[in-house]
Amino acid sequence: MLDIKRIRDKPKEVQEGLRARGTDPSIIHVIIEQDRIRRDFLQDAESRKNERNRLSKEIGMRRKQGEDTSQTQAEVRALGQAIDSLDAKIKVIEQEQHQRLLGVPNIPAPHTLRGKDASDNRVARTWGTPRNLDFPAKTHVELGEALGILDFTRATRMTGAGFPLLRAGAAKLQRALIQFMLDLHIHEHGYTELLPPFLVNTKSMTGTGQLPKMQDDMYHAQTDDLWLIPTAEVPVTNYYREEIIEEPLPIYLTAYTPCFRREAGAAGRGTRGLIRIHQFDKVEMVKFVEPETSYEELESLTAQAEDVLQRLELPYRVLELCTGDISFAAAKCYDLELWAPGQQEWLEVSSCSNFEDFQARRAGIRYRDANGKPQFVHTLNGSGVALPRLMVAIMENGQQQDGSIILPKAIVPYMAGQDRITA
RNA sequence: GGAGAGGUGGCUGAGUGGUUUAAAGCAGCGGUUUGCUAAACCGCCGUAGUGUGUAAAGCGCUACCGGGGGUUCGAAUCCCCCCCUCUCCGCCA
Repeated sequence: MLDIKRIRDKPKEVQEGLRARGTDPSIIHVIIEQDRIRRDFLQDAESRKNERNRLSKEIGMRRKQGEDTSQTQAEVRALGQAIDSLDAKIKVIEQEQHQRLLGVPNIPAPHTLRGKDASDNRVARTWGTPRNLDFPAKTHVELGEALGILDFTRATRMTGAGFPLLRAGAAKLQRALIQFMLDLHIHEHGYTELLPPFLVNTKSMTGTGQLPKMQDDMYHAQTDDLWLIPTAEVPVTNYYREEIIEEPLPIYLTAYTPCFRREAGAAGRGTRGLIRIHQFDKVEMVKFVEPETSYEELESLTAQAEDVLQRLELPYRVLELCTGDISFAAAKCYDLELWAPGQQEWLEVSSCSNFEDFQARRAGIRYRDANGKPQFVHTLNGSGVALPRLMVAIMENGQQQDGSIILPKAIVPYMAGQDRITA
């Protein structure tokens, strides 16, 4: 959520920021006008409350001395009715204003690459060289079904399209990868592990920015009004919701969770296999930092996600997203993409974002600055990394002519010594 | 799920309709005294909104005692609904 004071004081800057990401900035005029009206009403109501407080106190004193105060009481009663009516108006304006503000996306950072859509993103760097196969590359679907480790048919029968079913070597590999990534972040990158709830309430979902905008993409448990998390970002960032953090910053948290996304509107679009599914596992990294350091922290966060891919010896590239392609809550963002020789495409496995104070303001996450004054923290998060596409890359990059898969050396200790998946 | 007890500032804890701007203590910050520490003493010490300042500071006002609503001239205090915590019972992986 944007600071109303920022909108009030620097409307040009805010409108330019919205235009840069392709959002119609006309709402800003409405917000500023409503803010002016709200403050007019507010001043009126508050001066009347001041009067009421003064007179009520006077009534109390005069009654103690046995005086008749019915005249003043009637006066204050009328005053009270005027206040009620003003308060009601203010409440409506504030609720409308709040809803408007929740719908306004974050302003891109000044140094975020300008551009209108994904085609304007820039490849910041690439790492590793895609392997040259001397046989026709198979997709992970072909490999997985032949090896009996991916079963889309049964998954569809037990649940429906777009849900994964891993078996034997694939199930074991995915579990090993989770363990490997968590260990890396905990022991070498300084993170503390959380194992959070997988369902959260509406406030948490709003705090990180999924609601109200992305409501149709979420699974909702109606009876209890709880939401299945679309990413660990939600519970982990909300760890400090409505708190003033007393521990020293920065704070690094990591968590493995399953993620649930309805992917409404994406049906039928490249949905075969593990590339886009309704349920997937992910290891997530979340940072709470002081505003001055958040862009350095974004670089190190991205490097930590890259570390996962480098240790697994998988070729990848880093995309710097342009203003037209960054997500709703982000001010700047890098995507990590793995090369998949079977798919013949780059697969996004991580998105590392700096949200500045956008989420902190929605969720009420603050710290005390050097003067002891509460300030909003900056929050960042990045996948470290998403499992299904990582599985795809490992399978397609490690495939042999006989259809078996040679695993990255780094994961072998986590596989109880197994270095290859065979039929 | 049932019954009971609770929810007041960073913490402890008073306050059952009106000089309460929420007592007091602890912790914290600043100061006096002191060779240093401790003690003692003095002062400061919540959050948000809004007004006035170029701004910072300051000053004023409003709101906030788990959340929401109600009664009243006036609510931490009385009434209703909800949430959460604790204890016991039931159920249960």
